[in-house]
Amino acid sequence: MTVRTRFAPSPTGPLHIGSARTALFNYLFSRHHGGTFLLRIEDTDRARSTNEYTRLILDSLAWLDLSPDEPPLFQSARAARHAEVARQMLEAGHAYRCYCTPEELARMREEALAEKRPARFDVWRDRDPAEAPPGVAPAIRLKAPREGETVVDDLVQGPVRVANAELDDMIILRSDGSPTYLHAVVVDDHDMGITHVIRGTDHLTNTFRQVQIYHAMGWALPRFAHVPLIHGADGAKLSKRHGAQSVTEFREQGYLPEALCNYLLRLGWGHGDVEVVDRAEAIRLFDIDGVGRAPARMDYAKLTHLNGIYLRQADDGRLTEEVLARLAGRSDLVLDEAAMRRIRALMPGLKERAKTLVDLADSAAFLARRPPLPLDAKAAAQLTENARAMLRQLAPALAATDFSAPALDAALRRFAEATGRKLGQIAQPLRAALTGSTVSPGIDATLAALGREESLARLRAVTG
RNA sequence: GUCCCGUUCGUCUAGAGGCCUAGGACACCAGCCUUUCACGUUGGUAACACGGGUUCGAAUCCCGUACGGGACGCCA
Repeated sequence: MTVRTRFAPSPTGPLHIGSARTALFNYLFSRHHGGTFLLRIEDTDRARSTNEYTRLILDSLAWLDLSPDEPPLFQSARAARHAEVARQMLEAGHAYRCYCTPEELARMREEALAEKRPARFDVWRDRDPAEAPPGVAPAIRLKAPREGETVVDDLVQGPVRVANAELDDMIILRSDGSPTYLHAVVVDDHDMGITHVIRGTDHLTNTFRQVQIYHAMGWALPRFAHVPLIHGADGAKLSKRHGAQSVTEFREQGYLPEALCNYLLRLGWGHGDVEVVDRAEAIRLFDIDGVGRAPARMDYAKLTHLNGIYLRQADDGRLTEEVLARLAGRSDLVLDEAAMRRIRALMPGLKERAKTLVDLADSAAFLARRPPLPLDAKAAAQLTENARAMLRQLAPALAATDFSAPALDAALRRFAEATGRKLGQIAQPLRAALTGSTVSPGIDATLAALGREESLARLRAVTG
């Protein structure tokens, strides 16, 4: 059997980080088994679904390199098919028309709650349709079995069973003829030939009733795998106050897609001691049996650490592009040819020190400034009268080199020895003058990246 | 409230009855490296929720309790 999985977001918001992980698991599972990964946009809630969100979700998936193997299927386009299946169930006696009004249902729900019993809503189950009130359009309800139990043999949670007496007759077709989500999902998964339904545990209890639809239609069940949800640091459902929660936000905050995927993979999935797993390795190692059963908490610090690892491995040209894009809007910088060249030249040293693209862009900004540079407090403290005098003396020694990093390093060491100073006593004031701060890549590499003209200009700006 | 599920260092996890004096990673602390900051490196603090069983032996199996999460919509 060829594995077919699907990711099925509803376009009512940006792609949530938990959904992204569900997409990743579906993707990895299908790839691991040589199968197909599909996308279905669940836009049956016409009021809340928008094309903008659909596009945003597609963008986020592409950014994460989790694009589906086929164009997405829009659930809204299949309403006729959903209604057809509901009609078949009606004819076969597996469903019935319900003439209850929303008000009546709300009252029944309250009464059931007050009496501490599950709500039923099955007043029309065996009632003669001839008694139907005039002018009321009926909804169609599943005629669920009352005896026995329904079992979901879940790939993650194991066999999960519930007594059928606990389950109500859910609505499969609304009174306006549109399908409910629970019903549409079953019909679509069946028609799409989905073999493995991998989704969040918030759908686990719904699965019982969906299984009853499969049974009613005589369809083969797919395998289900319900993966735990992602929580915030306090164990509660991930929400705004925990920090970033949509893929879009993580992207803005300077995380690399490969780092985010690696982090998400390790959240709720383990394989021995592996921590840093690239895509190819993930496809090779991933399987459902490695997925844990307990919800996991989002750990932004660990994500940031992982991001630093991927940042250091990333291509310098790519990172330069990212940095330029982030610096583009800043009015205090001059992003001319020379500045871009400097950023590209110093990238190996810059990326070594950054954890996110935001850090990286910040640390590169000094390369795109014009002297005189603004000095931060620590840098200003470095540039004492003595230090400025020392820099005035140092400038010719630097100017005499070819401005390659090794030559500059050698010149600095000679100068240190000749003037009886430690290297740090020279490097720090020099760094302050060159960068406006006390933190930067190696001073030789920084000088080389700035180039002879710019470096000497920056020195003149502080030595007068 | 009812039903379903879960519980190993602060966090993510390894662990399939003896290999566990419970391993790795992040975070944290200390040392080393050093031209600043990072990186790297060495070491350290730190966990089997609790109570009963089963067994020669349990983090691993069973039952309770506590705590946590999810579901109970003509939302998805």
